[in-house]
This record gives sequence, C-alpha cells and structure tokens, in this order.
Amino acid sequence: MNNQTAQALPIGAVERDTHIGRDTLRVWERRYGFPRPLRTGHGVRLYPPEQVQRLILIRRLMDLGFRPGSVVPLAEEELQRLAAQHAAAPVTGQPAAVQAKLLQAVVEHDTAALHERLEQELARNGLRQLVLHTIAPLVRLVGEQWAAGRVEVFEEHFLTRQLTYFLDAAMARQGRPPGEAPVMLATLPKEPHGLGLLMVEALLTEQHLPSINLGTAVPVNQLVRAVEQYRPQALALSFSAFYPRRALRGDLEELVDSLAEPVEVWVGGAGVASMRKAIQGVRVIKDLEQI
Amino acid sequence: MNNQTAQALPIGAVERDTHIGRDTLRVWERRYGFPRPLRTGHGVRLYPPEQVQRLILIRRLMDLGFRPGSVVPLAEEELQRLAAQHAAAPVTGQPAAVQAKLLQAVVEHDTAALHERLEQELARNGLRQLVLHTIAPLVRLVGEQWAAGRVEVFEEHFLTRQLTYFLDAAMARQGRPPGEAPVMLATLPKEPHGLGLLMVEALLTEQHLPSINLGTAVPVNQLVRAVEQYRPQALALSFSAFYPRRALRGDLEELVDSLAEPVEVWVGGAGVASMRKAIQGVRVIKDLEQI
DNA sequence: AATGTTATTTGTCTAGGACAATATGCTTTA
DNA sequence: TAAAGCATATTGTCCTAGACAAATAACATT
Repeated sequence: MNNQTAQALPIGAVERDTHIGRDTLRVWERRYGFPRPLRTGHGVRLYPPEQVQRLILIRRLMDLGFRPGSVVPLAEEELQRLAAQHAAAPVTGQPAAVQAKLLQAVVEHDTAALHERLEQELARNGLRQLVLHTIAPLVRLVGEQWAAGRVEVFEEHFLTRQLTYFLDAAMARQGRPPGEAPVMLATLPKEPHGLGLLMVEALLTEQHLPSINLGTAVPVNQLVRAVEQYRPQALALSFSAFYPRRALRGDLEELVDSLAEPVEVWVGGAGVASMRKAIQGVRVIKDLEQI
Repeated sequence: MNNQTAQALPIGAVERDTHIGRDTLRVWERRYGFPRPLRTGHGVRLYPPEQVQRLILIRRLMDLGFRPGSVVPLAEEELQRLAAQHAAAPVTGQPAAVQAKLLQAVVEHDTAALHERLEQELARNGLRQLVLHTIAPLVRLVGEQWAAGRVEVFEEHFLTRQLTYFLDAAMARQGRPPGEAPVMLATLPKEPHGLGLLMVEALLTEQHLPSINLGTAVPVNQLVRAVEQYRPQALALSFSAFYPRRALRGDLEELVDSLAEPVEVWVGGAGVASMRKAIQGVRVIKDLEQI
C-alpha cells in the first residue's frame, strides 16, 4: 500500500511534523546546507522521509539546549552519537519504583495497569500527593525519555489522555467546588501541552477551590475578554519546555499590555524556569507545591 | 495599564489570532486592498486591533461558506450587515428547550447549572442518548452561535473543558472496558477540536468497547507508528467545520499512503460532510449514531 | 437533471536580502 | 573568584513580487 513517491513532503507538511517554521527550514538550507530537499520541476521543495526524520532528531537535540549552528550541519552519525550520549545520561534522580512501573505501563500500552497503579497511589496518599509526587514526576520522566528517543510522541498523547481521564474522574469523586472561581487557567496559542493546567486544577479542587480551565492555545485577545467576563483574581499560564524561547517574553508582554483589568498573571512550567529577567506584572511560580 | 502602541500586532501574531496564514494575509493585501497594516520604519507590517477584529469577522463569514473574494474587499458596514443577517438566520431546527438552557448556562458561566442539567439528562436517558441528543446538538448550537457572533471563542474553550470533565466522570462511573482496543481515535495536526473524539469514546465505552484516544493534533507519522504498535482495526479521525478544505484531501491521501498496516480509516465530523469525491481507502461516517 | 469542459479564484510556494533580539565570548571591575 | 559591562555572533522572522496547482464556479452538452 505504500506509495514511494508520495512519501516526500512539501515544506508545509514538514513544518507541521517537525515544528520548525518554513522560513527557518529555508534559511537553514542556505546557511548550513541542510536540509537539502528534492525539487519538483517547478522548484518546489520535497523533503524525503530520511531528512524529515533527521530534522525531528535535530529538533529534539535543540530542546535539550543545543543551538542550530552546532547541530544542523552535523552528519547523520554525529547526530546519532550526540543523541545516544544524552540517552545514556542519568535521568534526574532515580525514578522511584512507582514511576518506573508507570512508565513501563505507558510504553507497553497497558491501560489497565496504568490506572490500577494510579488508583493505588490515590487511595494511599490522596489527590494532592498523587499529583505532586507521582503524576508530575511521571510527566517529567516521559518528557526526558522522549528527548532520549525512548518514548514516542504518540505515547505522550496516549498518556495525556489517560491522565486527563483519571484526574477528571478523581476530581468528580471529590466533588466540584462551588462558587466563583478565583483562578483562571490557560495556555497561549503556541503551547499545546495542557497537563500542567490539569494538575493545577486538581490541586485546587483538592483544596476545595474552584477554578476555570480554558485549556490550551487560547488567543491573547480571548484571554483578555475572558478575564473581563469572569474577573478572576489570577490568570495562571503554563509553559512547557518546548515553548519557543524567542517568543516567550514578547508574548507575555503583549498579554500584560492588553489586560485592562487588574489581575495577577502567574506563569509556571519548565518553559519559564529558564527565564532571565523578570517581566513587569508577571509572577513566576517555581513549584507546583506553591499552589 | 493599556499601552496604546503595543496594541498593533506583527503578522505572526495576527496569523495566530485569526488563523489566516501569513502568505494569505499578504496576498489579500495585494489583491483586495485589505488588510492595510501600518508599517515600521523598516517596512514591517503592524496590524491595528480594528483590522485584526475585522479579519476575525471575515474568517467567521468564510467558515459560513463565503469566499474571500466576496467578503474581504467589503466595507466594515457591509460585513456587519452580512454577519447580522446570518445571526438572524434560524438556527437548525429549533433548539430543544434543554439545549437552550444549556447554552444559557454556558454564556452565563454557570458551571453548576450546566453540570446539574447534564446530570439530569444522563440519569434520565443514559450516556448514549445524552451524547447523541444533548451534547452533540449543544456543541453544534454553540458553533452556530459563535458564527453568528453571539458566543465567544473562550466560551467554547470553557464548554470543551466542562464537557470533557463531565464525560470523563460519566465514563469512569460506567467502568473502563477491558481488553484490546479495536478503535483508535485522533485528529490531524490542523484540527484542535477534540470533542468529537470524546463523544465517540463515550459512545464506545457505553457499549463496553475499549478505545484508544490519542487526542488532537497528532502528526501523520506518529499515527502511522501508533497503528503499527496498537494494531487497531480502525483509525477514526474527526474533522470540524474549520478544517481547511484545501488541505483535507491531500492530508488524508498522505495518511493512507503512509499506512503500511491494514487498517480501516474512518473520518467523521462537519469537516468531511461536504466532501465531493470519495478517497480510496477512507470510509466516511455520516452520523454519530452509526458508531 | 446529470455530465463534461473551460475559466476563475485562491492558498501556498519561490529567491535572496534584511534586521532585531538573544546568546556567547571577552574584558574589566569589585 | 565572581559579577558586571560591552562587543560580536547567531538566529528566527519578515520583506517583495511573481508563479502555479488545486478547488470551485460558470457554462455548454448530453
């Protein structure tokens, strides 16, 4: 069923699969000599699958902190070596036995085992401890394993859905806190990862505090309107490690500038941990425990 | 707190807020004379908020079926008139009393009322009927109200989260069906709307059929890998009315071409309802009831 | 009314250059 | 030795104006 020629992708498809912008792909070609796509008769770029695969690998190394100039020009083998090196690097601390087991359930696609273990932890330690000491480390672990090439993107998708389901069920059993929500949760358009928000929602729920979770990829102007309507005391935004660093400061400044209402802006997640200078009117939450 | 000059946005930000591509924004400027952004000293476009607002309105009209050539050149008042006309258009059928009440709860941000009513319907008619006759029509209704300018994007975000929470809780009470999942659910990268998947998941769960929901925006190559690993009998994809029509056929063909494994591909949702020609190897699900 | 053909509309892609913002490397100061 | 200040290098995003393929609309024919 595999059609050979159809496998080479135009630049738009590559942008989507690699999360590297079109302009960037073209400028890399000019500057570093890679990628070097095929061309149609009319000059349109067609990227063969190997090059797309290598771009994904490059992207992974960049998320680990490498800069384009130091990885894009490298030969295939050198890239593989770099990646392997990082795959061998010790994972932060040693994952507690529980997380290792959970990770195993994820890569083996064993939904039942995953839920059973989570249920055990919940029964033993309660929702707060479950989020802080089991789920948050698990999510971090899976992220690291992905960077090391041991876990695939679709497995993260799978985990995200399972955790959402589990936390929703757990919150429902706790009961939904009544009253006006003092905290609004969301991510900006470039951020598709919503587990951070969900964990915060669970922590708040556990303390009988209502919250409004608008989910991922909410346009700035919509956040402004939502704040006008719901009038929360705080707007909490989550940023994963993959949020484009270039854009972070500008995006936050744009948001704060647009907010006419008096509202605290909280930001958290791996994406803001490395922020150099503080931004006027934005409070950085370093740790989930602070909630 | 509002900074006047900071309000004008560069083209990248406008692309995100309007979901109109950069190239498209520039080509409209050339062809239709709108938008006509300000420029920095170095020629960089800066779109004032009114123009962004008008672009969003244009986008809404296009989602209603208008073509760019017939709306982009129009003056502000004419656009407003067109929109108002469609706002006045009768909503499909008359929304049953239940949906009207639910809609009211959404726009009034009354979480408690929303959940209470859903709970009532669930208790009375069961999960299947709730999904088919209450939630699906509600989602459609909110979409129409949005197109008419009566509901805002952030309210759809709010509803999405609430329905996810509710359905997850309902499914958890039913109990998670054990065993290997015969159906895998996902949306392609350009499709951020995941409620369709969730409704299908709920319908399957109600019939004690397990499923694997990978959620939204799964890259094509990851879908291929996921199918290789989980080996489901069917891969079901959901497309909202906002999925770019130009890309639909090509994206599906790319997917089918890449799938080496024998797996049925099902597609559903408003985005495929208007598909002209069938695509080899793809089955169109016209109705949720078919599940 | 269905089908086939032609014309128009529309989004995405091209090249090569430019610039502002960030990160790095080097020097000076406490 | 560490912090701070400054110069240099790196990097993503934006620019222009033109081109083309795919989808849609309009028209002609069966």
